[in-house]
Amino acid sequence: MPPRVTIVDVAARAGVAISSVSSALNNRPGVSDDTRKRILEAAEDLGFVPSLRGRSLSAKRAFAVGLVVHRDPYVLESDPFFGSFIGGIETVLDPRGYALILQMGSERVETLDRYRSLAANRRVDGVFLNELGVDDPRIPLVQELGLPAVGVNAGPAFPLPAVRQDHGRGIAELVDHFVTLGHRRFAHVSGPHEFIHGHQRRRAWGDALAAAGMEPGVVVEGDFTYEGGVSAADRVFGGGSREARPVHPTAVFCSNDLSAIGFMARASELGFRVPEDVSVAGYDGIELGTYVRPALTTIRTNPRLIGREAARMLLDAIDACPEGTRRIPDVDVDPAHLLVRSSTGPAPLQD
Amino acid sequence: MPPRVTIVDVAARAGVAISSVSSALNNRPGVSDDTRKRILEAAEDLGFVPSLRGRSLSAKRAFAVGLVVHRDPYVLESDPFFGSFIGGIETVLDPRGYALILQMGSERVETLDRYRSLAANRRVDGVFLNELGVDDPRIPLVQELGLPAVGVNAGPAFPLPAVRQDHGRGIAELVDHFVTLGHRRFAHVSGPHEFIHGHQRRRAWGDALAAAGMEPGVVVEGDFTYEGGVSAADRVFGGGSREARPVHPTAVFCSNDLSAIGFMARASELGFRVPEDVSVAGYDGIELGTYVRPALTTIRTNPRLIGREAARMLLDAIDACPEGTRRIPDVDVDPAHLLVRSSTGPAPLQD
DNA sequence: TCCCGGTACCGAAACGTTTCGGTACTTGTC
DNA sequence: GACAAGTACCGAAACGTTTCGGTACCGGGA
Repeated sequence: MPPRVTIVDVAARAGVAISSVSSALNNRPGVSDDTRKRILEAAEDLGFVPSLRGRSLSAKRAFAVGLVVHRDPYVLESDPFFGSFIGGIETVLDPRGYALILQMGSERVETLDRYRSLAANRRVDGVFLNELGVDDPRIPLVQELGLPAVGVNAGPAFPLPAVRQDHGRGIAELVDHFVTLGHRRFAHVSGPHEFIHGHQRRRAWGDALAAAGMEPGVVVEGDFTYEGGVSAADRVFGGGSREARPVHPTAVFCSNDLSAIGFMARASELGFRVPEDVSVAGYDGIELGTYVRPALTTIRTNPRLIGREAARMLLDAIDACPEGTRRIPDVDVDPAHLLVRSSTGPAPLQD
Repeated sequence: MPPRVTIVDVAARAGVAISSVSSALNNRPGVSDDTRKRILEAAEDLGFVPSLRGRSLSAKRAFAVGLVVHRDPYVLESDPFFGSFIGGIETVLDPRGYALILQMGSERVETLDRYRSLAANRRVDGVFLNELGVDDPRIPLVQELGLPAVGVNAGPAFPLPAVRQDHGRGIAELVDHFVTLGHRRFAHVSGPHEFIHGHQRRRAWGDALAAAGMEPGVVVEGDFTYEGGVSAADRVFGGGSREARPVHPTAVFCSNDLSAIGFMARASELGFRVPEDVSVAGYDGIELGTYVRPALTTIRTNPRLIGREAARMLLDAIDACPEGTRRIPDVDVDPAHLLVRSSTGPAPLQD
């Protein structure tokens, strides 16, 4: 553990004051080309890397941003969103010298405390607000704390900068796909109502059906899990086998892929063939959907892109923060589109 | 954004020097009970929270540790390990005032650079070495950098502190289970050979079979993915249907659950019923395995526990670091055990 | 009475940057 | 040739802690 080489060493080697070294390395004016070159050489020779700690203290910045997820193991484990989302975040953070601090909170309340302590000791300069709920308590919290934040897939009235990927378009495409295939009886397995994105997908589904002149069909509440999809299938089909239910929904939209896969599995067990008897579609576009049989028709989102834009916005918001609260414009990434695979097909001949 | 309350404010309010405040708040001697109480009150009144930045600079510590994962979206997305592993890490880090910095590197080389820059600007005090490969280049790197590190599921000759969960025990239980059910022809879908854990599971499988007096059977290399399990099934069954292969392995051990699930799916397509024609077992114990049909027999690991122990060790190693390189003893968490569900059953009557 | 050890407290340095005000020198203008 | 303006560079303060050496005071022993 050799003692770190500091700006003082560089200054000594170049024969200048440390303030000149700082100016030179940060491309500030007031240093002659000659001196600047000498300083850069000295820094290079010594392998100088500015100390993040020194910079942090002086700049009053942590050079880090925070992401808090629920501790529920199943979230990071099975939600495909986070892996790609974090990957997208990283592509922006790293080149700008920022790092991502990941925290987990088991309970909703504990999650709030995480944000609070992150802000209290100034460990981060800003945070992501993910998996927003309706009336999410984190919103007033970050406002009160004066902590820069961006919302991910926030609702329309969200009072902070946000990045969104439109649900409506892909869902309208799905409804169109279903109707074209002759489907007339629909069902939706929603996400939990307390989450904005579950809420929005459900509404977009209802709107698109209405726009197509269709009956709204049945809606059962799921929870974004495989198991939720399984029990949703039981509810949609009334727990009966295919023979017992000659008239049933023939086109089902599940609010995410995982629940759609669970739904398909249970439907098969009940004797409903997919897609011959019932068409099933999901939402997300996770890898697993390409492997199950039949391969899952879905609406493919782009979490990586969302992460990238969210990170870009957050860093902008942080930069803008001191000089007045300049408002960062919201970003809408390319909407999610329908991806037709094998789990959807023509409506069966019944009625 | 009210100006932060600092130790100076507390000192002023309590009418003492800042050094006394520091001593009082850190439970150091040299402060009378009377004064200490006054200081604590002042700190409380003002809502003082010590600045992490100031402490970092003074203590020459970042109060953060790093975890680098491959950017391959499928890793965080589908590998159940990380979610729980990180959860376990958090339970230790948080109470000790540490935070986790998560980085992603797409390539092996880039991953190395991440470690290097993490160390260069001293963003972290230590790192986890996960998904170790044979002759992993990160080992000499952290040694050269003098960066405290702990290995996760490292090999036996690993030169740094490590936490391990034994593979042998559960795999021996699985072999025993298979043999008791009358199986005599075996196959193994391995992980990539360049990863230590893939390597170890394969060897433990071979050893356990030998110990039971069985033929080693066929081994095909997989890649820990669902798709890898699918193509492994093709290779194990020679791509033929059940009728075309009257003699085939009847008991298959896949090196992780995801590939086992892929294997089962493809086996079904080829006409092999699970478990009537072929028994299949995985490794990990992911949630998905409880939902597929038949539910997957597996060997359940405990990533959360591994994360917890790894974090504990890393913090210990960091604390021990300055005062000589005191060696932290390795930790073996409770071994992984067999969890029998429905994908394994009696050997079919053939021969 | 003198000294000695111990305790409570203080002041200042140190950590490694950035930034700001100031000084010396150069150049241009009348 | 004096003065203003501009440039290159320097020194010191500031960021918020911890730590270390020092001072003042108090009690006890000779």
